[in-house]
Amino acid sequence: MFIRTPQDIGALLREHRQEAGLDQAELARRIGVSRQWVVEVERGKPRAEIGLVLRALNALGTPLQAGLIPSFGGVADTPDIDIDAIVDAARLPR
Amino acid sequence: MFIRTPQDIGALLREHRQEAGLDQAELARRIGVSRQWVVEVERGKPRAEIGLVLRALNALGTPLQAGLIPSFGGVADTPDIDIDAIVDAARLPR
DNA sequence: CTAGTATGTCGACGTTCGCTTACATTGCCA
DNA sequence: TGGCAATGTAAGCGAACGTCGACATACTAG
Repeated sequence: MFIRTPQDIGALLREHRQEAGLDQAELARRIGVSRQWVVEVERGKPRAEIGLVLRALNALGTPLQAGLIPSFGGVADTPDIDIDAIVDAARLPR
Repeated sequence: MFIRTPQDIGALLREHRQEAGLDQAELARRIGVSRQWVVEVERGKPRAEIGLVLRALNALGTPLQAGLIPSFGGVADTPDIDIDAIVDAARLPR
């Protein structure tokens, strides 16, 4: 699974949380954040703090690996992203 | 490379930026953030927005992969973290 | 019907973000 | 020697963060 957007983070978090048999309150307690934070991040909040997100992932035993994975035949380069479009989409209302 | 802390993010970002032959200003322009932001994130700012970080990684063609890697026999779980201590350390002075 | 659990939402609050602008430092090169 | 690019730092500002506490909804027992 590749992580490219805050929505990916949210889905990943929720998925692993449920696999671990935890509810949002319990996960929040273990991470050291409020339950609200878990709710919002799972819904894909784009402005959550990276530090807290990393803590959440670690707490769930979900390591994040960066860089190309060798056993991954294809070229994994992101060819031509339209940054501006992404920016606008991420920036606007919500 | 595994990403567990904001410092890891910073190191990764800087490494890939330099490999791409970009200076901070140019990367910032491509991501759509200020040069200041790049400076701080590369230094490991723990409270950077996850959305911007993801955009930066994507802009550098550095995919982020989640999940256990099979060839990783051991449990990657962080056994018994003292969350409160971590919170305090991360929260306080800076 | 009542009680309990899990999830999502709201308003208020103090803190911090990321931005702009400006200045300092370092290294390179003409 | 001076100019120039790249990097790091600082102050000030509006906007958003994450927290607390309370409330609402849906679902599941009992």
